[in-house]
Amino acid sequence: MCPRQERDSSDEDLEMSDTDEADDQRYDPASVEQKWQQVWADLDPFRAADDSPREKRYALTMFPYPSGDLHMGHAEVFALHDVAARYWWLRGYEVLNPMGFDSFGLNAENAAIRDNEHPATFTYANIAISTESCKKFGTSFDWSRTLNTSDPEYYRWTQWLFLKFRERGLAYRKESPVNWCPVDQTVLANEQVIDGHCERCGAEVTKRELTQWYFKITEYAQELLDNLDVLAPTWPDRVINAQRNWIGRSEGAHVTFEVVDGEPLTVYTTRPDTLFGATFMVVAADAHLAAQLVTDEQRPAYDAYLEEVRKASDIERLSTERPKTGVFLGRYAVNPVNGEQIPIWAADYVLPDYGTGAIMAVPAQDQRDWEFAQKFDLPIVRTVQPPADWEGEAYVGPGPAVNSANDEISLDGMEVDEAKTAIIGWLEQQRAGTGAVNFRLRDWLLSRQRYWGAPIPIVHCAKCGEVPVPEDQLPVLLPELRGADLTPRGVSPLAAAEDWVNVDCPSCGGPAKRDSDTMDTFVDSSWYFLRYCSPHETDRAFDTDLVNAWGPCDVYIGGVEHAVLHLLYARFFTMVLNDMGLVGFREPFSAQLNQGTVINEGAKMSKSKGNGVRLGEQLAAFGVDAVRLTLVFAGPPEDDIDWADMSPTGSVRFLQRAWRLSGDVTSPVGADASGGDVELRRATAHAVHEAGELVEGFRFNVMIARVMELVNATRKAIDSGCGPADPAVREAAEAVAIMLSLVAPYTAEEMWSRLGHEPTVARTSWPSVDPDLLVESSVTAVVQVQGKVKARLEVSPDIAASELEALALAEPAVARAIEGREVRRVIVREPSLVNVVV
RNA sequence: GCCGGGUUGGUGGAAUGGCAGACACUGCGCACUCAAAAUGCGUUGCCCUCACGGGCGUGUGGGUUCGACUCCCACACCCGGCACCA
Repeated sequence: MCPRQERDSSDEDLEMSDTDEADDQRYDPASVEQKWQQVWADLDPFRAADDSPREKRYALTMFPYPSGDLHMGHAEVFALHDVAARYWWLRGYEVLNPMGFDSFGLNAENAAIRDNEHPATFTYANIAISTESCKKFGTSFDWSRTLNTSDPEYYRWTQWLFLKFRERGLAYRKESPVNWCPVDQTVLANEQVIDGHCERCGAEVTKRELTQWYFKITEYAQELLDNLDVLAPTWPDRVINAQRNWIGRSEGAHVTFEVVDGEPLTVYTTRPDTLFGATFMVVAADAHLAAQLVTDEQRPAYDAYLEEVRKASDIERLSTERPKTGVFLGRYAVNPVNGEQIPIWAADYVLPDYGTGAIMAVPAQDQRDWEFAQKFDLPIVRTVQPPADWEGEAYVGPGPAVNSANDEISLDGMEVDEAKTAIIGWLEQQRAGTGAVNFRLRDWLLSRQRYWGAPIPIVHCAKCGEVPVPEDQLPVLLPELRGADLTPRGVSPLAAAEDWVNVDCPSCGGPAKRDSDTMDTFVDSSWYFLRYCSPHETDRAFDTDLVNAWGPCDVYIGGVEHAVLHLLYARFFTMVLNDMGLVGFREPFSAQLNQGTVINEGAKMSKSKGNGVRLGEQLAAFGVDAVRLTLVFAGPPEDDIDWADMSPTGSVRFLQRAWRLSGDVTSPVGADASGGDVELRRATAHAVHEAGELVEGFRFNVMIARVMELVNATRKAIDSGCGPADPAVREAAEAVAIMLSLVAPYTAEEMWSRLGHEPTVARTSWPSVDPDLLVESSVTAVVQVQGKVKARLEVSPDIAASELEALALAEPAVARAIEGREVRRVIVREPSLVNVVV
């Protein structure tokens, strides 16, 4: 009979009623949660001290948009994030772990229009609810540093940063065709257009010619790309890859073609080696260049074509299946290598805002040009020799150059790379071209024609032009508008607020108008992690010394949907702020982790599918700790979690099992474990050691498995081993409580208290490990024959190779397996393996 | 089309050159119970065998190695990024 059963039955016999006995074997999450929330509120254990002598760590989670209460997705990120943050506290770091809200944006604005309210009403109500839920969820955020991007104290500095960027020439206005969402009635950045649809509302995006504000992110394209190599080891592959593809660097050349009776035309090409095969030119139909080049004779045809192009949606235009269209502009360019006059066409397969908006067409080596040449009967000259069995059209593979010589230079016979170098050299010599690099990345369009955002702090004066609002007049506060005032009309609602928009020019004092656009909310979120370091600063955006003390963020956890948007913008901001001397580093996030999505029954949760899982219901049913544990134990953090495959009841069971250990310990607080049961002490030491390494590698699910193993080992020790009084049992139970506090703070706190300690377990220390206990007294050696396991031996870890070999060969199973065969070789990897080759 | 990642039991997942399936979930069996719940114990990759034991097995096909889930080559499928970007 095991000791535990004895104890339980005697307790019951003596004094306990049925309910008391039940209380002793399980705890009620709801009442425990309430109790500890109060204790934590009083102790405030996670307030980050700027002046702490401890080494600093910065744990950051992408701050949420306050669209309502928290959902399963938030729960997952917070649970994962909390493991790292709490671990660092236990390892003796001073941890900055702030939380705030990305509280400008269209959701609140649309809700305000619907309910005839002010967006702030909706926003701040949701912030209050979410904050409360966050606290109940047991997160270790430092709420003394919270911020909302819609607070004037915050957006004042968003505006200030805009002005600083403008001073440096990094914020500018230009007129160009922009992405327009007809439903949200606002322009969109390229990053917000997904397959021709609005990222937010799904409407088909159209083009409009508008004057808009841009950030010159392209100036940093090369560094944004280069630094990805440095970040690659600590950032997820898919984010690195997505950013590389988005930046889209290519190498080639600019080549200038003289134009008969016109200004010279420069094109960008990645294949300058094929220049001898350029048989015509194509200019983007909707580029100003095309309108300049077209001859009077061809103008009617061009105008008609342009009309057609403008009507086509982006969706149509993006299709590669679409037949080529175009119109001859009536003008000829001169190919610099052979002096041939080649026609200049306009077409919509050339984009106005990439490269120079014009190309040299080499149909023999480019499929698009091939199709165009076929359709309009233009000549095709091969300049790369395709393989003998080539049956395709344009040939883009490797091969020797042909038909590529003039009096001064011959590329014939050269392979592609060699030919590129040679022709660029020649072009540079002739001053007809130069090697060039191009990026797919475009400048960041930041103006939005909506209300609920930070107003752009510029005044437009007929006399003085663009005038920045003087810094001492910041913030430019939003006018009080609500309900129907906010209805989208194609211009910003701010433009209609007469009292607000009409101002005296700060420069000349004459009548002027405020810029009525607001900033993209991605501007707000590009610097919030810096503000957290000194959130109450009133005379500057942030304290540079504190930013440098805390930053860069040691880990940034969030959704992969921000792989190119927010993460690229925040990197750009940091580089600019570093150039301004305001930040001491160039990359804001040293390590990054993307959590997966919580789905249900194989599909994304949605109202229409009716497969939504409500966080509140799960928490009520299983308790906060069990839900957190389930989310963290489900698998690697970056994998999706199908809630239907999970077992929160299994988590409840485990937590109760762990908690029960704390009630079984009978040795006093502070009992010296050194004389305790060695086997259990080894198990504890291993679990603690491995759990630490696993947390550092973000392998939280495996860390929990190690804690489960320790709970199982401790249970066994109590019931059928050394018994509950052995100090090793206390040591193990305390280690379980501490490690469990990373995931299940309430259960851990209960355990810690029942083990006789004062709160809080979250601010005690990670258990120390005696290295001697990590050394095994014996190991299991595996004996293989032909790589197949035939026997296992318990041997000393420092066994000699010869001894191990002799023991292995003496095994009956081994002898049987090699019987009648010649032993050719014996591989010995003492102390764990012997492989006999026959 | 180009770039990146992946594919392991009934399920989620462990193992990154040395015992495949840790830890869980589910299922099955047992104990406790009048019964159920809860809890505990055992068992749970597939096939052959009463059993002892043996064979097979990490998407597919090859290769390297004494030894491969792990490294290399090719292919299939799934997921993600880019895409008329010259």
